[in-house]
Amino acid sequence: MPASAKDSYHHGDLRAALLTAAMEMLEQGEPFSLRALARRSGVSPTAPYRHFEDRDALESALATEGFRDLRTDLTVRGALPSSAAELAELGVVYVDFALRRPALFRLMFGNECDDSDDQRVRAADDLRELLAQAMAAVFPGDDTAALADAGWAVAHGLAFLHLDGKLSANSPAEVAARVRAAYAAIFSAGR
Amino acid sequence: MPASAKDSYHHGDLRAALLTAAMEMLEQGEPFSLRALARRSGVSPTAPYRHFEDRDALESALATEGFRDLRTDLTVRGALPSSAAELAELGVVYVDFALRRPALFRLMFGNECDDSDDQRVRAADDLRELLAQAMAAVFPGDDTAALADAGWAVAHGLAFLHLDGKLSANSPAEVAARVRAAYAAIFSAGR
DNA sequence: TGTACATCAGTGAACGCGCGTTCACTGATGTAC
DNA sequence: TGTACATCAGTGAACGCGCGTTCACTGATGTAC
Repeated sequence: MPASAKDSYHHGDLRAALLTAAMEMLEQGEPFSLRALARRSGVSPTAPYRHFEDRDALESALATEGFRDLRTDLTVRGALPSSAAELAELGVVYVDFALRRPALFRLMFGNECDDSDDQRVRAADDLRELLAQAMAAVFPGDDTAALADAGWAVAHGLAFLHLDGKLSANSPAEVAARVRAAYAAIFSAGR
Repeated sequence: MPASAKDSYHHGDLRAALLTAAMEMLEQGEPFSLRALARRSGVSPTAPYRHFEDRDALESALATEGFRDLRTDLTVRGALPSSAAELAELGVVYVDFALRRPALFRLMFGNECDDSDDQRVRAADDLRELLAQAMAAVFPGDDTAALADAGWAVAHGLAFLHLDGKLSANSPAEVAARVRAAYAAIFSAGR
């Protein structure tokens, strides 16, 4: 059986179709459930069980995909940052991702972590390492681990504070400006 | 009717009893629902409706109480911080609160913000202002708003990263140390 | 090339669940005369 | 002080909901001979 869909038998590639549809649901802010997903995919409520052991497995697949996407966004500029300003841009990208795809972002982070899911844990660790490298590139010699935690936390915190309405903004640009200002303020505090 | 409970008629002060029981449920990590709460309070499933319009109203009351408690924790030391190190301690308290009372913290922040709830919004704003004052006290003259955002985001981000298992720690002391290190790293980056 | 069989993706009915909320009620308490 | 009435906190049965998951099944496709 070819992995490509189209004229293959039965549905074709239901697994991929389910993931795509699930992503769409998340991005459109629709409440996510296996049944709703099956409905949307034009398939019986139990069909997904041919491809995912249970709801959790599907969620993990989605989260993993999300981590991959986020990593892609963060690395699309290419090289590691070489200045505090470039570092701040990583934060901007991070927060932008969270606000563009809030349900996915919540699924990636907001869920109690299922540590038994290798793939997912690895994806998250990858992300952390990427941030640590970026920090090390800009501030060599400093306490890189602590800096990485802090830099990540700033972006993560700003993301959730916006998502949860504790910080409000009228446009993505406004958010980006706030993120830049936050990093700038931190890196120049008290000078 | 006296507001105190005990020998007063009917239940006495079911409203307060419900709030207390609900807090206990949150703190014990039990799944929260109106029905479970009624069960736990030894009262019929519909009794809570005498005191709260609906589930949302109850949640708002809990969140408001949570914001008040958090504020108390943050201000128990008394005066505004006078150094970066003291500022970091506010972060420690914030993260500690989140980890000690995770369900409550999530309820306060993780829920889509119901902006129509005056009390709750006011409580959150109070918190933000408190943090801004603390920042202004330590770094007068700097971009206080941006600093406050950043300082809040660091604590908030670290709190959620720990809650969601993206940063792991074996003890509250370890968490506190990480929080202090993060603030220290930030305020001395590149010097 | 044709046939018998194995595989396996998808079906559809059914399960038990706990939930939020409504409704008409009851019975204890407070209050006016 | 006693009685009639109003108030209102709490009851208990019932509603409809969507959910995750199970089960035995069917029917299309692939494969061995």
